[in-house]
Amino acid sequence: MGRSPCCAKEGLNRGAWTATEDKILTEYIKVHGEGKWRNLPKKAGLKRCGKSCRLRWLNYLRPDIKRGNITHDEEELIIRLHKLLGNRWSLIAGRLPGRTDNEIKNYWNTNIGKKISSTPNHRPRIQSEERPNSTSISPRPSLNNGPPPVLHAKPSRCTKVFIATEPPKVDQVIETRPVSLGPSTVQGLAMAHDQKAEEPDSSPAIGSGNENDSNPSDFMIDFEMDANFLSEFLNSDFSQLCDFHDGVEADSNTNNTSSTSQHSSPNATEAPLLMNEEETLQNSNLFSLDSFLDCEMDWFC
DNA sequence: AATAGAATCAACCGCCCGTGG
DNA sequence: ACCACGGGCGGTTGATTCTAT
Repeated sequence: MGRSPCCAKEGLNRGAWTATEDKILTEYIKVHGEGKWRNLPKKAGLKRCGKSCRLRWLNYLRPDIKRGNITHDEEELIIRLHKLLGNRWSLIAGRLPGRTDNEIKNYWNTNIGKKISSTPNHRPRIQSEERPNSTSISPRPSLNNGPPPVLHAKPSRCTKVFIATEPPKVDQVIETRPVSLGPSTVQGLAMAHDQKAEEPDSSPAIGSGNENDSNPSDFMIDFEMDANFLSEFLNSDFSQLCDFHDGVEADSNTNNTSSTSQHSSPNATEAPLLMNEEETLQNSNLFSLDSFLDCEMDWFC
């Protein structure tokens, strides 16, 4: 491949794993558990690089790996998550139980990527050198002007928030102290979102998908968001956001986030913004998360 | 049946980050 | 503050399989 090896590989096996190697690795991890990959090959008696062992285990030998083709639901979810996260395959894989980042990455490159690139409004893949070093949510150029920007959830703290309903003025730039982004922050942003949406005289709601929303400065957040936050956000706060969206402050006393009845809207016709993810998993129904992403991607953008 | 080209996917790569000394 | 190390990540490669001619 033209690259210098990352570590000494003299005498190490390369290429496809044999059944024997798989068995040795599996047995070793069963007994000793994961981790210490660098020492693992020596201890297990494998002539493999530690990284190779880790990859083989994570992508192929792990017992919870889901085999078989990507389902239609999974594909839709991948597309939506990719819109939201970009090429953060591990994060995307984290939302698809049993699927690995490598599998999703391959699937994207061989299937979805082609589908999308064959459509007129496709966005070219972001090359590594083009990727921003810090997280930012770029202002949406125009809702009619191609897909929304990708949110790169890499860095770790909020440094600046800028929300404006008019074209930007200097004094509308709100410099904030760095804050950790957590559930309350999400809720706060959601609150800002909803309040803004409810103001009759305000410009179109944040990410409302309004076709007239040509002002890219309407909602700009320049903050850094780490994977933990996103994971927290995607994992555990659906109920809060859901309650909040229903106009009911999430009851801090209700530790029963699994209580799905709390999330039902009083108005049966008003679907909650978010569904409880437990419901999603229990029902193996990915559409709940889909609906969440439908709403939240617009909101993010 | 043979061959070339396309498609697929496991494996490898370098880079980066978090952690502990 | 600095450094070394382990581990994780996304990008890329190449062997294998599939399909068209």
